[in-house]
Amino acid sequence: MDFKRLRYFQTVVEERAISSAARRVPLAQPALSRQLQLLEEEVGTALLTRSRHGIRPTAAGEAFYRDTRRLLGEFEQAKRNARRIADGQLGQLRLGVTVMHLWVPQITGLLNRFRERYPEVTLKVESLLSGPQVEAIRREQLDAGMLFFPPEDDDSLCRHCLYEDHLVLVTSAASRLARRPPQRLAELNGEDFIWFDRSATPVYHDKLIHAFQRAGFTPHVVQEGTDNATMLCLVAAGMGCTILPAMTMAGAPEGVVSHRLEDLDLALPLMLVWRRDSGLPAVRRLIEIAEAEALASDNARA
Amino acid sequence: MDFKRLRYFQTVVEERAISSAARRVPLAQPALSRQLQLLEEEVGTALLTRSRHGIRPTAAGEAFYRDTRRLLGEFEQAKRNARRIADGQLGQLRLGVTVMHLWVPQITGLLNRFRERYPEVTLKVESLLSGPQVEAIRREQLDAGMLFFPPEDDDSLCRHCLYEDHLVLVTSAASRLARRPPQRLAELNGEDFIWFDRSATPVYHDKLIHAFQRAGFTPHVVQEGTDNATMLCLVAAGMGCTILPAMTMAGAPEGVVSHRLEDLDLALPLMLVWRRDSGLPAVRRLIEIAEAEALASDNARA
DNA sequence: GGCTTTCCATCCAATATAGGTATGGAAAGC
DNA sequence: GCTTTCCATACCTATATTGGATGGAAAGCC
Repeated sequence: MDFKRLRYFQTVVEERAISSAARRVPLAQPALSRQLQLLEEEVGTALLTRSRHGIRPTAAGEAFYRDTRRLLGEFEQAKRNARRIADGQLGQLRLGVTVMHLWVPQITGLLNRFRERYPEVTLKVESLLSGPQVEAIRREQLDAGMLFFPPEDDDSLCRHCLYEDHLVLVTSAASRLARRPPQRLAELNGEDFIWFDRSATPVYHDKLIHAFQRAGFTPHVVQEGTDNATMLCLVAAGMGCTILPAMTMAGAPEGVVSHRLEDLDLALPLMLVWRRDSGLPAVRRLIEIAEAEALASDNARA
Repeated sequence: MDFKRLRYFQTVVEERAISSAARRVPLAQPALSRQLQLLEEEVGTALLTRSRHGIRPTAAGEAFYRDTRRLLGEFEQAKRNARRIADGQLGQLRLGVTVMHLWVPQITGLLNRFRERYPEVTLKVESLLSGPQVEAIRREQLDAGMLFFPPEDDDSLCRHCLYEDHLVLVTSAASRLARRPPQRLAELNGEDFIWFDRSATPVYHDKLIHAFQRAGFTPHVVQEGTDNATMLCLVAAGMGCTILPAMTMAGAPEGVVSHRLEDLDLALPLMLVWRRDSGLPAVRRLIEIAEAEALASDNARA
């Protein structure tokens, strides 16, 4: 059964005649006549009453006309939707983001820009740490994730750097360290540190510890915090200092300041990661916007 | 675009492989491969990602799969519905009935039986006099009508006799006529008659007047009633006697009686009338039930 | 009443489309 | 390294669609 037959039938019903419908289709009249017979045979009942004056649909034919008209429209819609999904204009994007980055204006701005630009792509943001994001992407529970330090040996994953971040020393504004900012890590030997649990983000944790060890000491941890917001509050309360990605400072409370250290040069690229075989065009669209944003901020800086 | 292509595509998505889908369809693998290419070309975007391990739908393909699965189901439904309409199992039947007959148990029984037997045929009953019913049928505002004396010269209309009715004299139970029931029309000369307006049902009116004229007199009309129910009430009130179809007595109030007259032999067939070219099977179904009812009542009588 | 026109249906030939066979390449399992 | 299992391409055949010619039946028009 070809869709053509349904269109032929519809034209005949609209024209109330086979011969004039044949001119409109266009098709030779006997061919159209034959196609209508085949259609009726396939449906299993008469749909048209033939007469000298022309054609009238039977009651069954009228209902079938309405139904197939609607169906053909919906089919066209289905094709259009498929194309729009393939173009990244429609569908959904399940995106992992760390809680920390949901506080960062660059990131929220990016997401908002995406929502504005592609309103018909349902953006489902889930906040997860880097490791669980990678897992969720592999299990196809996420389409993409914004995270630090994706596994480098896995070429089933694609990566794209969204922002180059770096680490900063965070202290209370009222502290001794704030009054005389240190230049190098070694100057922090003996300071009280707010730290975080290794289990959640082992790669990041280990790289950071390694940086301290190169400076010749291990930080003296007086307090652990589960997330960046908590750690900032603890710093503000004067419990000690900490090391955080610079971006995090965007959402910092009053009373904390950050300082760049010469030898704390751990590159901290925020990566967008997705499955190579997902081929989800909406991911591509997100990158496009991120690049446009980066460009815009570069311009603003220049 | 053939519906087959959509089924091929669906099978491939379900089997997650072209070759195993080809076995299921069944089709040779290259043919199926080709059909998928043609489908993607027609839709205008890739729907499947090919790999050595098999086939996975793209995001567009998944959406297209869902859409076309639904559409194919609905198409089958449309075909089924067309067949059921053609079989008189589904659809609607706009039926004209005179007000008078809506009081008659045989008629309401017939309609109820029809509703029970064909619950998916929406029965739209409209109460109209005989003449307006014929007009409405011609204008295709009614599919069929139950009426007296359809035009006999119009072969665009089909007729079927539902019930053979006859006329009876109706009097008050307390009246002189009821105590000594007349046998012939002539005996009614000089009686007070309740009558009805000619304009609504001229054919019936004229036939009735004609019957009186053959009996040698014109009825002495003391009161006019617009419908049978009113006329029965006027008779019950003792204002006079009247002539009505016997069926009407089914809904008569207390205090009226009917009498058969020898020479009031005007045949009064209640006809089901419909357009010859409507070919609505539901009409046929209604006749079937009417005939079954008539048979049943014949049996009951015997 | 005959002639023309306008319907739709049937028959047959041409052609477009779908499907089968043969084959190739690439990856994975033994 | 061989076999198996994928999918794609090339080519050919069978089937189905289409066009052309023709016919019949009814309606409009001299």
